[in-house]
Amino acid sequence: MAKEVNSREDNYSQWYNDLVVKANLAENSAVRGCMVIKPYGYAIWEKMKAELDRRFKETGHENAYFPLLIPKSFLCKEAEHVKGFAKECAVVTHYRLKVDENDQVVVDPDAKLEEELVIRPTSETIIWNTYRNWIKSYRDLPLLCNQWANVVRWEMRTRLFLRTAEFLWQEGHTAHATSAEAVAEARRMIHVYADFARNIMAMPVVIGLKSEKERFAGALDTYCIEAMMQDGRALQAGTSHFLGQNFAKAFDVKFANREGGLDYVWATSWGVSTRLMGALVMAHGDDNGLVLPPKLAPIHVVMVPIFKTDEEHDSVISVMNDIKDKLLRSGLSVKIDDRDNLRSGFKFAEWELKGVPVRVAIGPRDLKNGTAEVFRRDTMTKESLPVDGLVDHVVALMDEIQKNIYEKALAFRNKNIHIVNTWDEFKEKIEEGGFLLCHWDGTTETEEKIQAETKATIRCIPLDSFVMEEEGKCVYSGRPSKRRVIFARAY
RNA sequence: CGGGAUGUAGCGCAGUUGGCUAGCGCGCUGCGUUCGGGACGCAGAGGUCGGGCGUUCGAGUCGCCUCAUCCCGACCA
Repeated sequence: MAKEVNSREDNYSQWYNDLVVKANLAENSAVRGCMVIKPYGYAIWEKMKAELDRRFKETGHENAYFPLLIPKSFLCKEAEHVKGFAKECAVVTHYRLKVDENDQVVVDPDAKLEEELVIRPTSETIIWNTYRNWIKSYRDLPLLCNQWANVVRWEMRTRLFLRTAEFLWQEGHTAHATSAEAVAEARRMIHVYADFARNIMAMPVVIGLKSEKERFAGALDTYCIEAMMQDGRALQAGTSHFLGQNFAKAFDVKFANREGGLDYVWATSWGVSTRLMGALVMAHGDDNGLVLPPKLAPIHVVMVPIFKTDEEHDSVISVMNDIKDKLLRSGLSVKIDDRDNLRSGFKFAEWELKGVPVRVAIGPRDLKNGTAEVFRRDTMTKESLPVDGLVDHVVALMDEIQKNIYEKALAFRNKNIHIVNTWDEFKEKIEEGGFLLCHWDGTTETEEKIQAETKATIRCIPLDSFVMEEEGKCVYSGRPSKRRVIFARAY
């Protein structure tokens, strides 16, 4: 009998189970919403990191590391920035514990910090405080650094991968001599993210610009990539900010230009996080569990032996080892599931739940016929193939699956993008989920009213696809508009 | 922080108007039979019922307090 698997509408958490769990901290602990990423989940994250890191290096960036703890005063130097993050900061106030007269371990009141330290919610401030010492001349620019780190944002409500109190991410921080160069950098990096999402995660995204309301605290412009999950909600998958001279002014970072004058440095920052793991799950998962794109799958091929006797087992395993060696040499990662206490049907279901792209099953019947059963996770189909040529077939399958997963997600997204012209239509369509392309008068006031009435927000002003620059009337206020923007309910 | 709900074995749950030794399914351990789509039998292990105080001869059950979790708001990547 098949084990019950939650339907898509039900809850994504079932699919997460192999990847991540809520941290089981001490009883009565107020720390909420931290996650433990399991080895299988972390393996996917490491593959993401490797792909992203390679792209960062290719675009001239270097990795560095800055402190976890930020003096409160640093955070306060950029007014907009601190306004945006103040409400969600974890603060360190003491540096020592002690054992009191009752043998209880307590915070030592004598060890109160003169100035509180904030656990980084993002690192602009501490990095720009450091950059002041690194940048003296135009010859020091551009400065292109990236940091892989964890950050803490004390959110009211958390959700595994999408909004945890602590999450892993990368944050790029660059410094430039001119505004144009910084803008080009911010735009370049959002394209790096889009390329990663599309070609590695097999997830379609729209590149766009955030409205003023959704902009990063302290940025002049925020570029983003927006993806659509299978329930029709939008997920911001990555952001890249043009920070202008805001942080340079806040931290007094000036450089001597070619003419001998002093200018403030122009900045960008950009980041993606373990939220991408959530995106991966929700973009591709189906009722049988995860569906991993081959380029991120920790295991490309799982081999399940089918046997009754020890002799059958040994000969099946020997054929499998041979195939495994060849697959490994082709660059695929392979696992032979040799557990003897589980039936094959159970193993099938389990590896499907984990989203392994291809399964190869071999039993006595195959041994006789020189065949193997090849199953692909994305289509849930299987075929019997001769062992000769199997390796080439499986290697080719990886590209096919990668492509198919993307196209499936793309078809879904395009089916759920609607052009909307009237407010009644808007209210009706937003209930169905998906992206709504409509005119907007450009004011925060209208945006807020629309959000209050429908929970929908402007996901972005599209820049690379669904760009619709045309005269029109705001769907809400009726005032003139020059282009359509994307509204959706978001995670 | 407002509104609602829930805390009983690793997970999911039952537990009646308070009653004696706290149950069930999955999982786990051992043995045997099975093995081409989530097997079955038998025998086991596993709980201070979220925590505290109270009512009572007696509390998983009733009351108060507290902590945590989940859902809906506000906030957010």
